[in-house]
Amino acid sequence: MSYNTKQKEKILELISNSNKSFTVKDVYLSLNKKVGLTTIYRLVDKLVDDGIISKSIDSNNITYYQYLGHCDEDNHFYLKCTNCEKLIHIDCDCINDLKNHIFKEHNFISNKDNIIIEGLCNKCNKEVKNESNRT
Amino acid sequence: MSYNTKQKEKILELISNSNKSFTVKDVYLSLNKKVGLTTIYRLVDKLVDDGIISKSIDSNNITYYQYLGHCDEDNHFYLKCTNCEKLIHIDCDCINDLKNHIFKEHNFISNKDNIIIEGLCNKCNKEVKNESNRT
DNA sequence: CTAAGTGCAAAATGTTTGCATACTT
DNA sequence: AAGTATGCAAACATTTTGCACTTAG
Repeated sequence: MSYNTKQKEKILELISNSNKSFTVKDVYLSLNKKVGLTTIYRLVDKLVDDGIISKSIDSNNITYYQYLGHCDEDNHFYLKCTNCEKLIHIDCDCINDLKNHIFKEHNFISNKDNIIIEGLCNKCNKEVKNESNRT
Repeated sequence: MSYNTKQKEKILELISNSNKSFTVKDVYLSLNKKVGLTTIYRLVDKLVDDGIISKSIDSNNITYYQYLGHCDEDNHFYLKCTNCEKLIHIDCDCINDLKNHIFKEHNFISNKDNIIIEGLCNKCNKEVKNESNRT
């Protein structure tokens, strides 16, 4: 099975309390190198396999992880702000409406339960607007 | 500016004619090592920056690219079959409906023009069904 | 002729593995 | 006591960089 350890606890506490994406190095440094890199890699890999966190890579080849948690609701999806990096959880049937439409009209089954839509959150959108007004 | 070369042509022809995801190594081998790895890395990086192809990473740390092309339509989005790897282009207002809803009801601007929804295409779905019927 | 692109070899980086030790149950 | 987890150092794979050379405009 699986044992509970101080290391796992520390890592999980850290990442589950952040709604921003993070790197393995981030975790390593945030924990003041008290937990080995190898351990972080191993746990993070497992969490990705379990669907608890997502994994992505940017154009500079930096691998980012994002804590999602488990979503039990079938109308759950995520909004990810590309500016402040925040992940927003949404429970709304609008995503089911889309899935149904895609199934009926486009013959495609959207079975992934972690749809992430990127864009700008309200706060960041306002900031961007204000900045462009200052011309 | 930018020069046209045989190498770029070869790479572009190869990847733009595939609707499946690929690795740098795939391209290298498909071109029979006639084009250097470095060149492929450089072009592919540029294409990602230009939004022509997308980049992702799987749990085994393999980096995949996917040719998207440029979508001029504002109601364009993609369906990606996780079984056969095919990318399907869709032009349908259903995605605008969702974006509008998200903006009005959830105060979030979905400005990303390459929304990719994963799932099973019609063909693969039928195959999966047939397999599970054989019990 | 100049600017841009190529590809090798070397360097750098990120990630995984083997193994002895330590911890959980 | 048995099974699992840890963390170091080494191994590994992938990606980037420096540089001499080639090619496109």
